[in-house]
Amino acid sequence: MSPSDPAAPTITNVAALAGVSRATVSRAFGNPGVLRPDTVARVRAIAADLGYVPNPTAQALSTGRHGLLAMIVPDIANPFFPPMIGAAQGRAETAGLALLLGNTDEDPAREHTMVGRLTLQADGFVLAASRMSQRQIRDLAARRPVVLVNRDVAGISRVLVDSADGVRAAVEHLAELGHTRIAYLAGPSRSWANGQRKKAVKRAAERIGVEAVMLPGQVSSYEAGMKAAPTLLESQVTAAVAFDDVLAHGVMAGLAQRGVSVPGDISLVGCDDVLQAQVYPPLTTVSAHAADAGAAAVDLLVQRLENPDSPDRRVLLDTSLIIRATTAPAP
Amino acid sequence: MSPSDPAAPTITNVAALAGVSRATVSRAFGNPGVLRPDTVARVRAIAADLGYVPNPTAQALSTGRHGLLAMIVPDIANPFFPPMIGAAQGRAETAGLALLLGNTDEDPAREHTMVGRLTLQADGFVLAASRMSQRQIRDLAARRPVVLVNRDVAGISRVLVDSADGVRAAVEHLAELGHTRIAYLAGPSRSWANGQRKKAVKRAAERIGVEAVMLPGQVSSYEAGMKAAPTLLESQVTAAVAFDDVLAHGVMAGLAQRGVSVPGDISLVGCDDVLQAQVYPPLTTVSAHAADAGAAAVDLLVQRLENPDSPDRRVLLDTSLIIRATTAPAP
DNA sequence: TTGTATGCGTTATCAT
DNA sequence: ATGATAACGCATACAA
Repeated sequence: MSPSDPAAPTITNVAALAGVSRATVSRAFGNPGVLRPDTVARVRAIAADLGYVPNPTAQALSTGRHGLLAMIVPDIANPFFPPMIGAAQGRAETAGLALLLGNTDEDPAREHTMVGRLTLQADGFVLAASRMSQRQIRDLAARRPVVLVNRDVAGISRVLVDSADGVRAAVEHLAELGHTRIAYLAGPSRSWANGQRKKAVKRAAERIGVEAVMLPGQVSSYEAGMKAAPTLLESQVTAAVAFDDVLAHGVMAGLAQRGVSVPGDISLVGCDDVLQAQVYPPLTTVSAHAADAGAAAVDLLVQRLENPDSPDRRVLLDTSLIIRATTAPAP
Repeated sequence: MSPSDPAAPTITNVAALAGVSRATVSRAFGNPGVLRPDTVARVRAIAADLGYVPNPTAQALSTGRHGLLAMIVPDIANPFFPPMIGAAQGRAETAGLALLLGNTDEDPAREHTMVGRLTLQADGFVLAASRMSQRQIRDLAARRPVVLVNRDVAGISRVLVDSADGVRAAVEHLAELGHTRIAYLAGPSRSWANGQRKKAVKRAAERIGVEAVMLPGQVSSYEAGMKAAPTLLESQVTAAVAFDDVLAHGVMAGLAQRGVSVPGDISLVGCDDVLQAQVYPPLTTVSAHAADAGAAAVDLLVQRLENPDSPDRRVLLDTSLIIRATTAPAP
């Protein structure tokens, strides 16, 4: 049975040594206000040199609060997520919470299973770019506080990296450079960001009066980008906006292989700014704020945990175009 | 008090509906062998349509097993770690375990605190590139199973990405290209990998009869690499091995800013192979196997969890040189 | 201000 | 093969 932990002191040990009841020890930590200051001090002192730490599991069983947040991402290998995860973990830590991390490989079923597996242990969920159905998300939200990142479901708190502005600016930028036929290279079809970016390209193109051609896509990876290069060439465009930097980067490589120069022959814009200026040529891209998004999501969640009937919020993080070296006048 | 979870069915509900005792329900899940097959079936059926799931917290309190693994990394933003984390989470999931993730920002104190915070909730720890003292690590290992990644402490299970071979090959490769004075650009001083690589460069240089100059370093980042470029130039070498790809990449940028050509003027070798061929020019580097390391670490941990007195193991993952485009004959 | 008693959901020991 | 029952460590009504 019982503790895998060799001799972890419990509330009972402390109580005995301090000559008080277990309830008093409990209060010395959880509700010191009701105790006489000197009892609090004495109990804590004894607890300290005994090395006593309240057992979170027992607390959880009693209070229903586990001190655990779960964060689910579709692909931790995508450089968009690590900064977000890091920031989220940091904020959680500040709030005294630990972070459970789940990676779904873009698989909605796996995500659903994982969420089920964790519902009884996590106090709340951050679902990043969730691929689950609205229904599944709502079901979860009925049982635990949920904050979405880059997924827009009414009635549920969410933080959205709003790339509309940035993408529009990108299209305008390309138009000003004389491009009249611009492609959008899609990412994962279930991705909210993909939908938003696609639409933004389409709209901006319409408004400005340039032609937009939508190229299909499934995953975001360097390899996928390389493979997309021929398709892009066939589409006869002189410029393209890619779903994200990783994809854009792959495309650049694929184009280079075929002797096509960027930005000489084709201009390219990425999204998310995860590569900074770290590739050559430095990629023109639409900024994101992945870390901010992660932090904001956890803050929202913590707030909701502290005040269960605080209303759901929809926070938008805006973006802008960062012009570097992969865009140039149309040939 | 009690469950934050609205109406989660418990073992008691199932027992009542099935007309059996709670003990029987428990056994239907945890020890079905001792029950009559038809009772197992009946109980499970009822549990299923009630939506009953055993409460892990209660299980943990009773058995001491939480179903949680903790993984601590120094810097999740470093591309070396995400694949490792992803693999670790995957293996854990397969074993029915969830993963707690901690990011320490290379801060030993923060790591220690975090570990303390989690000892009572996690069944075991994977400490990746731990910055804690041997003593602290041993203390933890006395309370919970621990597996180290890229940290070599006797008596504690560890998986080491052994870059000695790869680095030696790199130095030989450079020597063959005619380089006679080679720099090693250090990374974090507390990093085991850094120590190993430094030593490997030194030894290989000695053996081959070329000169090795050790350049100081603290952190591994693109920016740090850029800043290291002048130092590298002053050192009068024609080739360098950098602590990792991120650093090497920064150096390339810094060199480029100063009009120094890679590999024309200076040859450069990275470590870890996290950039694949994704930068220009593609980086010659020493392979690592971050994902394998993460998977192996979790496997070791799981094994140890299942058989508490299995001996500690020291698994070595070997590396090799991947020649791409940043190395060339000495000018 | 502090103590007593009970419950949280499960596993495990001991009966039957 | 199954049932009673006592832990597991803590929080909280209720008493005092």
